[in-house]
Amino acid sequence: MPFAERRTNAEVAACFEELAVLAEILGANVFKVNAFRRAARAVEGLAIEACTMEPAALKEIDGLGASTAAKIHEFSTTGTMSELEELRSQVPAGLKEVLAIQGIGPKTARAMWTELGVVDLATLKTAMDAGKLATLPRMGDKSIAKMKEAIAFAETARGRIRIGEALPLADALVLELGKIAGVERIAFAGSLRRGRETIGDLDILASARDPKQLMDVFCGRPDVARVLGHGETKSSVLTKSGVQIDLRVVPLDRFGAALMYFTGSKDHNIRMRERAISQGMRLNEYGLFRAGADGEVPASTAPLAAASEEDVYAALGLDWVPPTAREDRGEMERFARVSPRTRVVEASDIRAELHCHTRASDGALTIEQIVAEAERRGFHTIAITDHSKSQFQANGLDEVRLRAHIKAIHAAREQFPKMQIWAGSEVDILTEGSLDYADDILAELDWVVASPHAALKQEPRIATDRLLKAIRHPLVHVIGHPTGRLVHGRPGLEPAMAEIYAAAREHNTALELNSHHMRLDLRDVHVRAAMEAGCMVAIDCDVHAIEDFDELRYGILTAQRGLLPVAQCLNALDAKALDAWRRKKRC
DNA sequence: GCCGTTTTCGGCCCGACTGTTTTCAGTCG
Repeated sequence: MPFAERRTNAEVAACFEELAVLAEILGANVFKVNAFRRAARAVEGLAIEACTMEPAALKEIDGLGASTAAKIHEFSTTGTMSELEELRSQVPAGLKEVLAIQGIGPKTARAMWTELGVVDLATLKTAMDAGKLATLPRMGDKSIAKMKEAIAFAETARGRIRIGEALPLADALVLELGKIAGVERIAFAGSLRRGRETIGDLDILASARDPKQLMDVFCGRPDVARVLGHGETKSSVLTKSGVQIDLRVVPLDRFGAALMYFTGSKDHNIRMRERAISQGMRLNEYGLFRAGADGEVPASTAPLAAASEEDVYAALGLDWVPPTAREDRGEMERFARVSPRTRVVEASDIRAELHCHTRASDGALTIEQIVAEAERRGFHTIAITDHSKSQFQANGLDEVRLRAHIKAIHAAREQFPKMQIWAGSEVDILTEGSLDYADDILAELDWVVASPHAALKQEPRIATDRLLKAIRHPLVHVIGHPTGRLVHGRPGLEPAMAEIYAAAREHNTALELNSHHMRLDLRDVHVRAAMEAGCMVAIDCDVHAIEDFDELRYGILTAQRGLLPVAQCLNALDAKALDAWRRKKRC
């Protein structure tokens, strides 16, 4: 299969997403469009590379059928999908950016294209300026004015922001608004609550005795640049830093149902509503209701459950599903009362930091400062892993300095008798897979993290072989940030991940989930797949400064999105078990 | 296009809001 090696699940998902958009513009059946979108998400969350699977196996996956399986097979063998090529030839490429404008849906985009010759944003503006838009049905002055605003917004908007920026913002806002008199409950929802690595806008949900006052304060905050909407139960603002924030107010006794609804994901909500229907109930943002004989809920019916999420899930026969798992990736089965489940890792389980840098290379802290902070946080183990010699820009250590550093690290043990302190290295995986130190000096180290830093645009096959060589190296404990990607920064390596998991499992080499919000590498779908493959995962903060320990929350959210059981998290082992794992690895 | 303890054909989640209209289409989350 000549193309299979270089076709990732992300690429296949992008094809289905594009198929959905193009089919939508061409006026295809909405259920067909949704089926393409669902196929995109099914592939995205897959444990192994879809392009390495046979059509018969693909068909068995929830969300894929005979048609989509055949398309994936075609893509893996020819590098394209004929139906996609066909639709691309029918629809102007620029229409996709028109459809992306808030308020313009498929019907409007299609009418603009066929009636007015609009093919992209530029021709849309021309048609607008020429006053042609008003000739379309249901297109009045207000609609056109709104559209102009939306285009202006799209041209200045920042797009999605990283979770490391969104979460502190949301925390501060919830704290601030929660202090307003009469606010009974307040929380953030949306994709931020689900722990996604990037966030489109912030959703805040509140209950208040005086909703109007809360809304007035919210819309009048000093960092608000523009109020997009201001009502009794819903307001939206755009901050000066370009982030959209929505605030909704609901009755306190319906808070749980509303929180569930506004947390999503959309697909999770759909699954839950289908489940409700199949059990003779109906679910919406106001609660779970008993349906009448006709399947409808009579007006003024009291909800069966609404106050808390736990109540709603329980009434549907489910355990509470953590927000990080609400992506319609089999969570309904996993959290069904009938099946036992393995507990997913939490922040309080983490008792070791296995990747950090001191002043010896590019960190800001001394050995003692790092160990003291780890001890203060209740950790039992810390591995000091400064850079190796090739990282000269990061002041990487040559063999002479490393040997001195090992002595200094071991000397620190006297000061911290309760801590397990390991002398380690974050050793570079060189471009062809060998390591930046010879085996004799690696053997002197207690702990070896091997990471790719350079040549991150390698061909997938070369990158795969590079990482496999490091995974098989008997002195390596962990592969650090395996792909080297940066969120919204660079794509990094795109190795055949299925081979990586299999080798990591076979050689008992752990894969790192680097918690830094700029990295999150492994990413959520990788964690899920690594978990299913039986790999051990190390959740590390790549500490360079004290505050980096706090990046752990992003690593934990990502691990939870990957449903990583506590038993497969290296940092959750107790001190003895972790040391035993470390030693066994070298046997 | 997917799917099935009511179905292999005929369904497919739900409500709010808006602007355009006099009853609702389109869009969004």
